[in-house]
Parts: sequence; C-alpha cells; structure tokens
Amino acid sequence: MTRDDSTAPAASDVAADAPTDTREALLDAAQGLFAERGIGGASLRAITGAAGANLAAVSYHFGSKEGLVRALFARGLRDLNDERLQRLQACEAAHRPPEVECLVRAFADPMVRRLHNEKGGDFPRLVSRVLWESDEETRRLLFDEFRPVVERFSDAFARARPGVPKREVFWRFHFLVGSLAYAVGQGQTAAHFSAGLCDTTDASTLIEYLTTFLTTGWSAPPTAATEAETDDAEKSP
Amino acid sequence: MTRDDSTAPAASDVAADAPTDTREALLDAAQGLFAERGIGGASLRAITGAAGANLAAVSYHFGSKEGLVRALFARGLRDLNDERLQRLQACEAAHRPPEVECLVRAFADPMVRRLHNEKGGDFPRLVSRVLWESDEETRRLLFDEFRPVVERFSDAFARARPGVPKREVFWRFHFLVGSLAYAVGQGQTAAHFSAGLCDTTDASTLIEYLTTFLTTGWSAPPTAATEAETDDAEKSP
DNA sequence: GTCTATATAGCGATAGAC
DNA sequence: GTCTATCGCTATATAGAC
Repeated sequence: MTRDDSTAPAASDVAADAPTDTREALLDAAQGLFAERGIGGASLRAITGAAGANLAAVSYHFGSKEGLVRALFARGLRDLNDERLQRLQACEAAHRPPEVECLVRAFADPMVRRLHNEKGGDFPRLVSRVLWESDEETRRLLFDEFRPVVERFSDAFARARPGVPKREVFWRFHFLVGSLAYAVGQGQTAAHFSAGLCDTTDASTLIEYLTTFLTTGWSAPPTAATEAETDDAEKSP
Repeated sequence: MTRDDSTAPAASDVAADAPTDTREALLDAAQGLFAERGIGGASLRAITGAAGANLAAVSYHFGSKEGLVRALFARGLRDLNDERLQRLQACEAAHRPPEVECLVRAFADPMVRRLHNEKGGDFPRLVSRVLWESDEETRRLLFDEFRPVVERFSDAFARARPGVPKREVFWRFHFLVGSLAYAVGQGQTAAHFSAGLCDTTDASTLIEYLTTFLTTGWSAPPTAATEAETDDAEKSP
C-alpha cells in the first residue's frame, strides 16, 4: 500500500491563490479605474481588460455594474468604518467629553493612511470621487453604508463643542468632510498649483496639516447670529 | 408701386430678444444640466431638448461639446474671477498685509452668493463638480482660466500669514477650496444628513459659518515639523 | 466558470435639405 | 440658422457554446 494518499489533494483542489480567483481581481481593477476615471467613466470593458478577465465575468460574479459598485463599497467601508468608530470610542474613553483634535484624527487619519497602502490604496480616492458623483443613486449606495459613521461623529463633535449650535456643528462637519475629500481625491491638484511643493505621497505631513487646520477651525466660538439662534446652547445672546 | 417696403424688415430683423436667440438658451440649459449630472452625464440631446433647440444647434454655435463647455467656463469665470480679484485688491488696500478674514470672504463670498442668483445660479455647482471631474482634459479647461486667481490668492494668504511656511499655505488654501466647493456643490448632502437642519437656500448663514471656520483655521500657528522645515519663515525651530 | 456572439440602446458629430 | 436623417462608435447586458 502507498501512504502518499495523505499528501494527495483529497477532494480539495480549492482556491488557487485567493478567496475567488477573478472576483478579487475584478474588484481591485474596478477600484483603481473608478477612482481614476469615475464610475461613469470606467467601462466594464476597461475593468475586465485590466483584470485579465472576460467581459461577461462581471455579470457572472456581480450581476451588473451596480452590483460591482455595491460590492466595492461593502468591501472597503467595512474596514474603514470599523477603524473610524473604534478610534472614536478611544477618544471618548480618553476624555469626557472627547477632544476635538482626537475626533478630527479619528475621522481623517484612517482615510489618509489608506492612500498609500499597496493594497486598496485607491479606495479613499474612490470615496472622494463618489461624494461628488453625478449619479444620485450611486451616492445613495455610499451614503447608506456611511450614515452610521456620520451620525456618531456629528454627535461626538456636538458633545466636544457644547457651545456650538447643532446646525453649525453639522456645517462644520460638512466643511471637514469637504476638505478631507478634496485633499485625498485632488492632492495632485495641490501639487500642480504649488509647482510640486505640496507632495501627495507624504501622508504624514498631510495629516498633520489637516489636523492643525481643522482642529483650530473647530475651536472657533459660535458664529454670532443675526437673529435669535438659541438652538440648545449659548444662553446669552 | 407699393410703399409698404418701408415697413418691411429693411435688412434688420436683428435679435429677437437676446444677443443671440438660441445660443444663450443653450448655455443656460447646459449650465444647469452639467451642474446636475456632470459633464459626462449630460448628453447634448438632453441639453438641446431643455433649451428647446435642435440637436445640431450645438455644432453650429459651438462646434462641439467641448466648445460648449469652454464657452460656459469663459462666460461664468469672467465675472467670478473679476469680482474675486477686485475684492482681493480691496483687502490689500485696507490693510497691509491683508487680513485673513477679508481674503476668505473675498474668495468664498462671490461663489456662495451666486448660488441663488436667478440668472446663472448653477455656475458655482458646475465649478464644484468639474473640480472633481473624471476627465483630466475638462479639468484643465477650468484650471487654465482659474490659475491667475489661485496664484494671487495664495500669494496674499502667504503675506497675511508670514509665519506659515509656503507649503503649508498651499495646503491650507487647498483645504479652503475643498470646503467651499463641497459646501456649494453638496449642500443638499448636508441638509440630508442633518435632517433638514442645514438649509442650503440660506446663503447668508452658510457664508458666515464658512468664514468663521476657515478664518479660525488659518489663524493656527504653523504645524510643528518633525524635521527641519525652515522654508522662508519661522527662524527659530 | 469562462468564453464568443449578439441584442439593444445611447452617444457625439455631420451632411445636406430647407 | 434651423431642421431631418444618419453614420460610426461605445456602452451594458445576456444567451448559449464549451
């Protein structure tokens, strides 16, 4: 009898190198091309071509282009949302109420750091692009998965700056998102206009500059209202 | 002989109601649809349909879709650039060096105010969208007309904050542009996540909140560098 | 699971009648 | 200046062979 049946594949010629061979390749290629050209601007032909797959593979694995986008958001946001919320909890554990700088870093840092990960480095740019995307339905796909994070952070910022009316807190958070998304998605524009002085590949400097600017912006007292603006704070006019 | 030739159009059946009849209608319709759906997302068929014109009218008046975009940028940026530069000069005349808040308002106010002009109110949204547009060539069309304004303002901000290294000035200006463009182009998103608390139609409040946040952000001292960062200021480390 | 071939639809651009 | 008609191209999606 031969004992080498223990070394034989024994009914399992499972995945060659990845969870599924072409599925991940399609997701990676799509992430890069969507980030570069926008979702409307990257065709399935370009994506399947870059992934070394056949055009019909998208329909097989994801059903449609929208299914591909949805799978992409789900894959990328799971990690990003988790990390942001985890760091938010750390801020809340460290100080009560949490400190603004800690919240700014908790929101911005996971995004900026991912910019230069070898794996999935295009995801922040994709998110940035979709925030401005023309198609309302595509934005909704992202927002549905994003909403819990937005609500938790808005809430934390409101507790960190109890003197600022809720409405202004929302706007400030909106300004923060805009700065971050533009920095992440259009860093090349900064490099362009600054004649190379702004270095897109230097994530550490970018996150420090962002934190300085945004944290200080949050430190501003509430904007004096032209009329009665007594939301839930600032008793005296 | 009939004398009614004097009542005949006599060589001047000039413009019915506008500089050129359909040309302006095409520009207005294109501005609205480009702002709403993006340049790639708005077809010439949709634009000519909205303008009540024929599909071939775009080719006749502008040569191509790109020619239409170019004419749109030229029409809108002429006024916007002029107003921004004029207000910048006013800041420089009032104080030497100019004050940061004056510069922030000079840059942001002309954009926000246009949001609710009956005429051309879609132009700020168009600019915001194109800043993120996939197509590099389209962005270049905008940037070429935008560059003088960017350079003048970067320079003025550098003089207003002489303690901040040039590189950080560029990044801060980049953050400012991102906040402004996102607020202008995606105000509806703020309204959405704030459950209506952020009112997109209230330009006055938006400009005040923006000015508060950005001016305070600019007031931050230079970010402490991890290594020697002696650009042109901050002599002592 | 992966391929070829094709159905269906929309795009920008243009020639030529009026 | 404005229209109709059409060319040439590319898109997504899918049916059916392997």
